[in-house]
Amino acid sequence: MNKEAIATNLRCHHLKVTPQRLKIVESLNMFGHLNIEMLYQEVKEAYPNVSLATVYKNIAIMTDSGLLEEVKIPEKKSVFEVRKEPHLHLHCTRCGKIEDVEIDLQALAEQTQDVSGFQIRHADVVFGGICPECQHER
Amino acid sequence: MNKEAIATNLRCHHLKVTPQRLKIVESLNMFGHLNIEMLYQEVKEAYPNVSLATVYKNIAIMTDSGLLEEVKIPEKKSVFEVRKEPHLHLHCTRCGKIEDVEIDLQALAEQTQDVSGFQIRHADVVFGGICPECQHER
DNA sequence: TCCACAAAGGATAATAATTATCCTTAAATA
DNA sequence: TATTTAAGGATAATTATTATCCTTTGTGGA
Repeated sequence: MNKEAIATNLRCHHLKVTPQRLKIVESLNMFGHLNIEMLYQEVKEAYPNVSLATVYKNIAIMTDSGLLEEVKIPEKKSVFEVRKEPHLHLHCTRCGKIEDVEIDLQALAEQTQDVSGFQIRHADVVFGGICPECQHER
Repeated sequence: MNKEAIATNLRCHHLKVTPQRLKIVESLNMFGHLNIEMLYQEVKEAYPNVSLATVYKNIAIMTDSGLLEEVKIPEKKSVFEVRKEPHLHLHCTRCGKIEDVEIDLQALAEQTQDVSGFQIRHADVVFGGICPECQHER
């Protein structure tokens, strides 16, 4: 998603296009998943006197409007990502890296729905394990 | 898990068996999933001058020792549960209820492993949706 | 059963995380 | 370009969590 696409996306959520917001979304595009503190550092590189409150406020408003999404990882602080196609998360418990992987959860959701009677609307899946790079060490 | 089983469980983790700890685990047995604040209220019913710090300390130490587990639910505060067989969680976004359901994730984990190269060790799955009771309303 | 000791509890201070406030600045619309 | 209104920055306030310190209590051994 390039700068213009981000701007369009913000506008259609009735949010003003500000440099700080663009930088937040660009950072997430670049790195995939960042927590509040990392985002703050990133934005600060471009805008040294950005306020931490600005980051909090923007994360909140962009998450509420569905542009971003919070990902809760066991034993870690929440990270944020740009919302895209449904996917699941892989978390390397050795190096901390988080990756997306597109795997269809339809079958599992249906099975769960049948067993439980819940009408399932969305799924949050985090697999914890060791990434390929870390497997080669030690 | 009855009181004696809990005590045994605590002892084998080299943790002393105190009334506060028993109450915490019993509350979780009773209600399934509680957050810190709810646990504090529960324990306070039995021991009115329990300190909130005691609840925090015990949750931390029992989670570290594997007796309890933290469950992170989107848009909610973390809840805790007694560790048992691997299972996934259902979260009713209307009434807030959280349920366990035992569904085998082996196939999904293997598929994910094949696609990603990760060595998968554990899975955290939360399905959000509408529970059977809430479906009948409105 | 009783003692000694270490671990746990309670109270509360300290720290960290998040949110609210208030005034200034800047984006959007006419 | 002027007006308006949302957003930014600084910082206070609030909330959540952890640390500290002293007292109390479980536990294992005598």
